[in-house]
Order: sequence, then C-alpha cells, then structure tokens
Amino acid sequence: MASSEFSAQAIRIFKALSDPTRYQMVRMLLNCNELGCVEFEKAFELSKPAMSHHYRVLENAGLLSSRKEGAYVYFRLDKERLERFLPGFDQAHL
Amino acid sequence: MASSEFSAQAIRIFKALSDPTRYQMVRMLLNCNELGCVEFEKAFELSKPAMSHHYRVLENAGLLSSRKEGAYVYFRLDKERLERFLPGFDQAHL
DNA sequence: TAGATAGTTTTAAAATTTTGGAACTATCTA
DNA sequence: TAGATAGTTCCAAAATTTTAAAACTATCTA
Repeated sequence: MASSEFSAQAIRIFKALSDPTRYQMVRMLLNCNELGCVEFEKAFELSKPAMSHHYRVLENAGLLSSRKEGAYVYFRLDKERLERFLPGFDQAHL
Repeated sequence: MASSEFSAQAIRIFKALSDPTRYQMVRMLLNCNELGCVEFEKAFELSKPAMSHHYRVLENAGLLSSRKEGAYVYFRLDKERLERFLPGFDQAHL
C-alpha cells in the first residue's frame, strides 16, 4: 500500500470515529460478535436515515461489514483493520 | 477519570486527527522533539490564521503543548497522552 | 395478495468546520 | 523609536457533516 493511501485511509478512519454515535457503535461492537440495526437504533435516539448514514460512514472507512438476514441487517467490526490502523484500540477504549 | 469524560476526550482526539493537515502535523512531530510555526507554515500552503486554528484544535485535544521563544512559537507532541488514547500510533503511522 | 416492518436513497435544512482578510499584540532589529 | 516580522483574534464566506421527512425497495406475515 502506498504511503499516501495509508494516510488517506487513516484519515477516513479518524473521521469515522470522531462522531460520538459512531465511536460508541464501534465500542459496542468490540464486545459482541455482531449487532443489528434494531439494537443500534435502540441505543441511539436518531432517525433511521441518520443511522443509515452512520453505517455507511463506518463501512466506507472499512471498519464495518454487513450481512443481511431477511429484512434485517447485521454489522460486524473488522478487528484486523482496526488493529492495523489503531493498535490497542480495543484495550484503550474498553 | 469518568468513563464519559474519557470518551469525550477520545472524540476530541479523533476529530483533531481527522483533518489531513493536523494528521500530518502530528506525524511530523513523531520524528522530532519540537517544531516551530515557521516549519509548519513551510510544510502546508495555508494562511497563518488557518494554521493558528489547527494549532488550537490540537492543543485543545491535549496533543500539543507550546513554548514561546521571543517572537517564535514551538510545539511539542504529548506522546504519553497519544499513547494513552492511541497506543502504538507512532509505530502504525510512521 | 394486502398490509406492515426493516432499511435505503433522495433531498434539503441546520450545525459545524475550514479557510483567509483585516486588524490586532508582541517581539525583534536597524 | 520606527518599521518589520511572528503569531493571534475577529469576522465572514465556503465547504462539509449531521439530521430527518418523504418516497422508495425488499421482506415478512396474516
């Protein structure tokens, strides 16, 4: 990976984590294997479009992957990627 | 430190690092002990007020401390704080 | 199949962030 | 001391981000 590309991705990751909702979402995912939109929407008092926007930002940063099960969507944290860009994040942030 | 306070500070740090100029500034400071405004202004093609704004954001995040020597200002990176919130940042990001 | 539910997309408004000109303070130097 | 230089503050414009209403697609269920 080119150095400038690494920087660009790092900045996208920092931007993703610089919003309170998204930071908290990632922390929630540190504990469990995966979480659904239903649970995220329960945790944050935001509209569905707003939540959808946050899923997208985290996915575009490469931190989340999604899986669809019927009408429901579930998200997983890419812990390897997190570790590559933010080693020890899981320990430091819960 | 209360948990919510840690989160608030973490988010301020992520926000500080989510701007390309500030991310690069911090990386520059990983290598050397301290750097002056003169050098930062040489590295980025931004106005003095814009640079001043970035110094402030990084200071408010607690990442930078400043020292005045005559008319010149120099900045240092708080590596302990960086390590507390982003362990291994120095290794991963140069 | 009709209606309900889960989530996305489009669009626009509100809030925040980034930027630089102008005016300022502090320090240096001739 | 007068003029030049370093950096800050105030202000407003431009750009970006966050948010939700409305309309949409896909799936579930009665």
